[in-house]
Amino acid sequence: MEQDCSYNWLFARNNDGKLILRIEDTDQVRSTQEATQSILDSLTWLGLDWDEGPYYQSQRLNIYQEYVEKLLKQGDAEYIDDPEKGRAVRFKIRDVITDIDDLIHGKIKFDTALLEDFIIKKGDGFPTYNFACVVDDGLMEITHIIRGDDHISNTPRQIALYHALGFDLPKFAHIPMILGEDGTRLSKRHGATSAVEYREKGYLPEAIINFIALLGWSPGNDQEILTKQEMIEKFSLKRVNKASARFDTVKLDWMNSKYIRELPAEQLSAKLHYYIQKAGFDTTQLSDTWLKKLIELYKDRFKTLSEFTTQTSPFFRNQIEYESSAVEKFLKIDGASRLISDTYAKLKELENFSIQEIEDCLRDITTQHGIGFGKLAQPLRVAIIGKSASAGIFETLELLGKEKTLNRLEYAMKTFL
RNA sequence: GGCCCCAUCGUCUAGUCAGGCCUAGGACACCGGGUUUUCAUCCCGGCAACUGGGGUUCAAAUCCCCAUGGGGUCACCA
Repeated sequence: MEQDCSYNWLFARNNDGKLILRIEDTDQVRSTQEATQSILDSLTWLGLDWDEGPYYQSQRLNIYQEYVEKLLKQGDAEYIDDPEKGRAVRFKIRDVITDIDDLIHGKIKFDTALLEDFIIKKGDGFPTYNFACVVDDGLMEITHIIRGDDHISNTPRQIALYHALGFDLPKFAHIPMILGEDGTRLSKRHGATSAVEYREKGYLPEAIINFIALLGWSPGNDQEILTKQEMIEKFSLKRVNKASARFDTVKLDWMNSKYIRELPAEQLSAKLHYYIQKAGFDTTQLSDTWLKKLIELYKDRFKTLSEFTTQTSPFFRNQIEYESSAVEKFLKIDGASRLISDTYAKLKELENFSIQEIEDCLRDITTQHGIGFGKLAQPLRVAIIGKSASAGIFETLELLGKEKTLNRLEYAMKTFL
C-alpha cells in the first residue's frame, strides 16, 4: 500500500500531474476511523503529499446511486433480493472487449465469456469497490491508475463498467507487489506494514521511501541512495519491474543506518527525543550539548533510532548490567585489580576530565605498567559500560563524567576484583 | 481447480523492448584482509545467478513454444 502510494506520488510529481487522495471506505465493518487515520498519518510521515482530497466514498453515496439508476435504466443492471442482506443491484456483463493495455505488462487478454455478473450496490446501500472506484475515476477524470498487480483480475470488470457508464478509459499500470521475507503476500495478511509502525521501530521516512522505491524500480544505473528529488526526476513506469520483490529487512536496516549517518546531530537529536522518552531515560540533568556529543559519538553505530537507546543506555542509567563473559575475560584476570585501582586513583586527580586530559592520563598509566593500550582500555571499558564493545574510551569517559566513572570503577572493584 | 501475472547471485537489481559490447555489472548479506584501544564505521579482496527442455539464428540471459516453479484472483472485502 505504501508502495502503491509512493509510485503514484513519484509518477504524479515526475509528470507535473495531480494526485488525488481517495479513501475507499465502503465496507461499513472494516472501514474504521483508526484505519483511515493510520493511512493519513503514514502518508504525512512519509512526506507523500496530495493535491486534492481526501475524498471519502462513504460520503458520496448519492453520486453512486445516480449511476446505479443509470445502469438500471439502460438495462445493464438488475435488482436482486436476499431475505437477509436486503435488495442489492447486480451489473450484467455484456460482450465487450475487456483486454487491458497495461503500461507495465503490455496487452493482457481476457475472455469476457468467463466474467460473471457482479454486485455493484450492496444490500446496505453502499457501493462495492469495483463500482465506486470506476464512478469516481470517471468523474474525477483520472488519467492513470497505478496499483498492485493483484488488481489485474478485476480490471476487466471495471473496464466493462467504464463502457457501460460511458467513461473514457484511463491508463492502467499494474506494479508488482511486495512479498514478505518468506515470499508470501505482505499487505493484507501480515497486516503490519503501515508506515507508522516503521516510525515506531526507528526508521527514517527517507530510508523507507528510498528502500520501497527500489523494490520494483531502479533508476537504471548503480545508484542506491537517492533523494526524493532524484527519485522524482528519474522515475519512469518504463523502468518498473514485472516481478514481485521480497521485503528484506537487513537491507532496509543498512539503508536506514546510511541515512542516520548523513543526518546532522542537531536533527538526529530532535528525532531521537521520542525514543529516549520511550526508553524511560531521565534526561532532566542532561544538557543539549552533552546529548549532541553522545549522538555524534554513536552516530554510525546504530541502524535504527530505537537501537540508539539500547546501545547508550549505560550513559543514562545509574545501574548498569554487566555482561558476564566480558567480566570474565577482562576483569577477572591477573593484574586487573591493581590496574583498575591505579586508574581510579589517577582519574580522581584530574581537574577538567576532558578528552585530552583523560587520554594523557590513560596513556601514562599504560607506559608505567609497561602494557599495550588495549590491556587497559578493555578492562576499563567493561568496568564502566559493562560490555566489551563501545565507542572510543576517552570520549566515553568524558561523556559519562567524572562522578559516574569513579562510581562505576568503585563498584566494579568491589564486585568483581 | 479455472483464469491471470511472473521467472538473472541467498535477497534487491543492471542487462531483455531495438540478439553480438555479458569470460553477466552493482548493492545488501556472507567470508577473508587492512586501519583501530574494543565494537561499529571506513578501505581492499573473495564467494555467488541467466529454472529446465526444445526451437529460430552465423550468434540468445535477450526472440518463440512447452514444461516446471512462484505469486495473484475467483465475495453483497477492498
